[in-house]
Amino acid sequence: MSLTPAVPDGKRPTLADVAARAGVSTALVSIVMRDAKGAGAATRERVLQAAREIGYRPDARARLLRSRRSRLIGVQFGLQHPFHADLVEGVYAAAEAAGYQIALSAVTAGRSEQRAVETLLADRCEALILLGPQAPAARLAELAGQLPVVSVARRLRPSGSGPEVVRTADDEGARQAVDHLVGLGHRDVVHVDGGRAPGAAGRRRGYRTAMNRHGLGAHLRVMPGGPTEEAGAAAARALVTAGPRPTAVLAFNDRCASGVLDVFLRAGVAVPGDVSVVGFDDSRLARLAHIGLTTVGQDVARLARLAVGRAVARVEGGAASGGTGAVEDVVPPRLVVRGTTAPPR
Amino acid sequence: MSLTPAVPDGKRPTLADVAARAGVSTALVSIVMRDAKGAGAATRERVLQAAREIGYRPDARARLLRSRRSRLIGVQFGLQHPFHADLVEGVYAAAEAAGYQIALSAVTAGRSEQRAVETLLADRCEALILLGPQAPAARLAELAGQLPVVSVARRLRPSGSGPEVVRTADDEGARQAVDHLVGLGHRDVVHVDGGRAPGAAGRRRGYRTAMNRHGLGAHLRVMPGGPTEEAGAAAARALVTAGPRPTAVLAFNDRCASGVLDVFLRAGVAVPGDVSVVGFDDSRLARLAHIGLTTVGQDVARLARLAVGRAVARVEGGAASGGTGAVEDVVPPRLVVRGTTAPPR
DNA sequence: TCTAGTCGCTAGAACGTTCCAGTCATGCCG
DNA sequence: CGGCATGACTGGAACGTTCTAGCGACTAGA
Repeated sequence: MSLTPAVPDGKRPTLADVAARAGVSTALVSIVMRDAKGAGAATRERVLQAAREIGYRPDARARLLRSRRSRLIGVQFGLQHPFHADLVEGVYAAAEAAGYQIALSAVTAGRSEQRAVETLLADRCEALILLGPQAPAARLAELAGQLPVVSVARRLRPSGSGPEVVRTADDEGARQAVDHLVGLGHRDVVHVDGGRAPGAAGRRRGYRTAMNRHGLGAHLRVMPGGPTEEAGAAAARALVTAGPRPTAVLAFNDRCASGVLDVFLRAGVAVPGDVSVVGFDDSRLARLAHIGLTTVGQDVARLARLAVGRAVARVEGGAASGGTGAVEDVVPPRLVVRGTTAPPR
Repeated sequence: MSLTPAVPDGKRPTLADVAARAGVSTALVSIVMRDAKGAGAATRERVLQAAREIGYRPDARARLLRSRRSRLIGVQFGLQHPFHADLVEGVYAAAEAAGYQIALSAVTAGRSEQRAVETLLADRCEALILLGPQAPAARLAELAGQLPVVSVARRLRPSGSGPEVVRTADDEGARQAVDHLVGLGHRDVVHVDGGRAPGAAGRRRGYRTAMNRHGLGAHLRVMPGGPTEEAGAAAARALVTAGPRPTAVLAFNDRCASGVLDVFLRAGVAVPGDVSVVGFDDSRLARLAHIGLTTVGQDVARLARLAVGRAVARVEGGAASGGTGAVEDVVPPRLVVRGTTAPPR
């Protein structure tokens, strides 16, 4: 009673092995394994039994090679970015529901986007989903000429031939945050921005227009930041040591907000007593009970579903659907009020 | 001058297309693409030129199907675990150096380890590297019977047939931390443990033996914790509200320590003034300038290198090398002293 | 001049699967 | 009983590579 595959030599069992054992043709085994119609109930059971006995496992490569469709979607993501992790999780779920497989390719310090995409292409993906891609727009457009490409969280100039885009309405999110703060009575609201990070421009714009709309143009103040804790901490240090302290801070994202929070706490600046802080993303970080960050939530599940949906539609609709309708899905954000915001002193 | 592939129908170009264009056989094109010897310099250039012109890109699936070797290592990792992200980064680098490819398969809330492993097996990986696997030892042993398996950061009873193990000396790390704290003059050192998380048992043991060795058995105190910020925060709250406050806390890992830090800061407990805090992992979190956590560093790059090395050795050495030598690599940790530890008041 | 070795290249058979076109019963309708 | 769907099943050709022979033409040593 061994659990190791019962095939003479060390090779892994194939369709032919199962077929031989069940006394049928390989074609029929293939039918059974794919759960396709064309096999009788009794034979089906017999084949499955044989497959189980010798520990047969279909070879994904061979399957993909033969069938025209690969039903494979390549996903490029930043390994160190928690927000991407959330997105990938959603993409897995959405793809599974649509009957597609996912091939992951990570971008790290030592592995460029270029390389990540190349491996995905070599794997015969039918479509690519790029999470927060940093590559030049021209490169992305070229890629989109070869296969359906969906850019998530990176805004691109809409064009008929370029990648499709799925993103959160960053400006709208920043507006909601500002409205919330102003509604609480704040006037000195500072924005620690995200620099060149995807989405940063939109959030900056949203902050500006919202402040102006409230007649607070004179209080406009954008501090250079970034998408990391360090960036937030640096900005907060500048606020603590120099310059007049605002009554509220809108950070580029949750990690940035976390850096701000930490420096404030260390400097004895009470949150939300002395200063209110708002983040962006509603990442796991923000939800942690002991942080309880007020933040602008992105609907990650929906972004993922839309991205997969667009990719699948393009793949199944062929090139024809490339030109139809909007090439951009914009998902509305939702302010999540937690414990880091309150009326000013 | 179009950038789209110059093949009549919409199909992606193959070896045959390149061969036709260059006026040679497909076998020769294969040789050239693989950079193998057996082709003249002039022809080589001509073939490459042709390939470039029609935008040829080798098909990884077909290649893998045909060649006996796949040179593919499957990696299972926890999508939400930053420490795994660091490891994966190292694994990518090590694998590349060894001439192997990596196939990633993530474990998430909605995607079990079982499923992750299944897709890797279907992809014909030659070996599996599992990061902090939670599956029962029996299941891992069964898997190891089918192909080389390396478990990283999860300790397993050494056996000739089970998975190989690469891990940090968790007990030794805890010991270093305790030595450091005791050396500073601390006696009331509490350990917030990791519960059932991989490595937790070793760190608990190291803490206990180190305390005893220093004659501080009476001060032994292990609080139930876990690998997340919430767990650390919960333990810290208990320390702040009830019971005598220790002068130092050794947390299971950096995330846990971060939760402890946050609660302490909020409660007005100065770190390291009132209490010293030590983490574990030396993750990006600990290195952040504004946190500056004293922590026990795991040599991630080395763990990754060893894991890949073991996998490759088993693959290339065949089953023969399965029985030889140790089946466990234990990497020594290194205490990284930063700003969260100081002599007690 | 004969061998033997190297070099550049090609034909054709794998690899493990799916797809297509059938074959052979069987059942049903008129 | 003829005709003709319908369903179960099979043979064999793909899919895009790599691998094993082996071929012809040189070179070089004896």
